[in-house]
Amino acid sequence: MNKKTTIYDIAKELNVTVSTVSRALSGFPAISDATRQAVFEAAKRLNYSPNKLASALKSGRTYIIGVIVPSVQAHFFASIIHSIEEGLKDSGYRIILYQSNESVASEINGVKTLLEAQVDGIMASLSLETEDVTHFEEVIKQNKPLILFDRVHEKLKVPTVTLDDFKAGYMATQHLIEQGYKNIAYVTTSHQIRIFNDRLKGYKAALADYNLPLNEDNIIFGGLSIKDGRFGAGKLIRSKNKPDAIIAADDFTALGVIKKLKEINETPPQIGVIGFANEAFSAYITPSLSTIDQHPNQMGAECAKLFLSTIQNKPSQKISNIVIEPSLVDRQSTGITE
Amino acid sequence: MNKKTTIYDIAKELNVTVSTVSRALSGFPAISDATRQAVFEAAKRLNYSPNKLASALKSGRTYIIGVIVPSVQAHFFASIIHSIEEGLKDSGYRIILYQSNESVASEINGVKTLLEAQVDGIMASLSLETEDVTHFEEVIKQNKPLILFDRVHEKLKVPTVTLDDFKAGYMATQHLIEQGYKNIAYVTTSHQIRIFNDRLKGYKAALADYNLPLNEDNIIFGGLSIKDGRFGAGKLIRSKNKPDAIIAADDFTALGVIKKLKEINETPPQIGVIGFANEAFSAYITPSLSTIDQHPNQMGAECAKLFLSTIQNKPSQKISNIVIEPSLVDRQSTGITE
DNA sequence: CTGAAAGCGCTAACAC
DNA sequence: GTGTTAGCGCTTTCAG
Repeated sequence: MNKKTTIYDIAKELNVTVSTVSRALSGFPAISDATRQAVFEAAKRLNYSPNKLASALKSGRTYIIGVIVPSVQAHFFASIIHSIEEGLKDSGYRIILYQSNESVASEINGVKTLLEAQVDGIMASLSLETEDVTHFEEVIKQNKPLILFDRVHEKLKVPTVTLDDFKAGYMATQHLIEQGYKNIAYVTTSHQIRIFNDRLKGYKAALADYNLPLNEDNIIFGGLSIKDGRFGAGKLIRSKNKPDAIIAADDFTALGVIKKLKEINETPPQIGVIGFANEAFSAYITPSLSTIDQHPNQMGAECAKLFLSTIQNKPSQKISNIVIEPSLVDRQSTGITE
Repeated sequence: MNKKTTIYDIAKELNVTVSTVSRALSGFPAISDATRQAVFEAAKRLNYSPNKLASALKSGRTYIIGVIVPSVQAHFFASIIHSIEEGLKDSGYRIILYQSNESVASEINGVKTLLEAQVDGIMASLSLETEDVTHFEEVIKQNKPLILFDRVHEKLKVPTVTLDDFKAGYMATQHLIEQGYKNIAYVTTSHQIRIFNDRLKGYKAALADYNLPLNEDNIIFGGLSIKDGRFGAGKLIRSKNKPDAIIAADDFTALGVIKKLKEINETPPQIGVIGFANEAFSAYITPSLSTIDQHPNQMGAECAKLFLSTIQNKPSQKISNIVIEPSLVDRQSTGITE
């Protein structure tokens, strides 16, 4: 088992010092071309591979940034991750992923782990459970960039990238209204996450603007999942004031709603259904699901841009809060049949 | 900006030496309880956070393992990742993700990056493009565990976790035959990836076993995607020997096939369709897609187990090649209508 | 343009 | 049970 070759080996080989090798390798300008050539040639010949750990320990920069998401299994987050990577590619920064699985405990552990790994910054989208965010304060204290996306928290005064969720909720509701639905219900999470509250506010605002009554019994607070969607829909259709359309706070929940409605032969768009996120399956189910696109690729790209600009401009300028415009994806589940 | 506290600060605080602190912190047995208590208390008070980099540099172990997958956007890989994490959780190992995006160049870069980051091992599933695998040899040369899963390569003599893909292909074909289909076509990738070849072999074997003719024109080699599925199906239905069932090498491709068939009003199961992977959407499309479940959770769990046992038992014992049993998920797309 | 040398924060012999 | 000390591999002053 051959010891790994280090810059010392290269130095010895060429009868120069490590500093020269280090400089040559890292593109330091004041190095003769001859030396540089020789160093690169020797590095290659000796099969040298830099130890980034040592470099990071000394320089204080790992060029790794930690990304915390609830789960990569949601297409929405998978897409964001993908475009964060894409946006970081040319900068030399890499990401290391941490999944909170919607648990605060796990999220706290994630922050700790990433910090111990000396990441140069953290991007996070909060778990559903997260209410207290003090565990993120250590990141700020260590003077490392922290960027929140999608699921953010007002207590944390950091750069954010979010959807205009109020507008998203308004848009979904407005679309249903314009399609002729009059008694629109809403299935959402009971967790106090801002984006979901904002969507709900948008819903209420749209009802008000169109002079439609708001019936609090029409709002079901539970979880977000296929199962919860079925459950919520079941509850709604049994109510005395049965709705003619249902908004679900995400596409998984909307899918559950649809499944339930099909079972009772009120297949959408007979009862209208709309979701949020434009998940991978949403276009392919039957009826295809109308939804609000949250533009994850744009979000990821903005996160990357935000990080790079934060890392460069030391002078703590104003904190940017980037807001992405939602857009409506109109499909069968809200297409009034006539 | 307060300098980060190190074990030196704790040592000074308590008038002991760093070695004592280091030992106390890492649970070294021969330390008095009093000292240990004091150290932990001081660590907490001073808001100490260990620098894993320094520790790793010294000890040679980062407790990070690199995972290379084609893309997290496929539910199949997302699930594997999830259960690798799950299986590693109690061991202290963390993973860092690298996506090859089905490109060899990117995969080569991934290996390099991970190695430079001094990961303690690598788990990988090859990109579709990968034919030459010499870039992985460096991992072996560095004496670090390399585990291949799902998309493996015979040139690499390393532990693997795979599906019994021959059986999977056989199973899919057999199912169609038993459902009464007689002229079964196959849409797959032109890339030379073993698992796809094995599935195809299983297909051929099943045809032979049931005395059904093999028509080479019925095998379409192209890409794997919704688009490729449409294309493949289009080609098949225009052929003189139009098939009554189509096997697609993955669920995305199968989805494309279904879309095409619906357009020409030969909605499955009129023409039977089956895929592989049991993707997130497969149960929810219409008709729901029959598929072969590749048990990603089991695969991920086995990868984790394999890694842990490799890391422990230094004596290079026999290389394990774990094979997972596929299972049939029977849904509407193959349910003969009668 | 290149060399010498001091660490980054932690671990692990080796002493006592 | 605790202290001393020599690095891990690299970067980065400060000299020359």
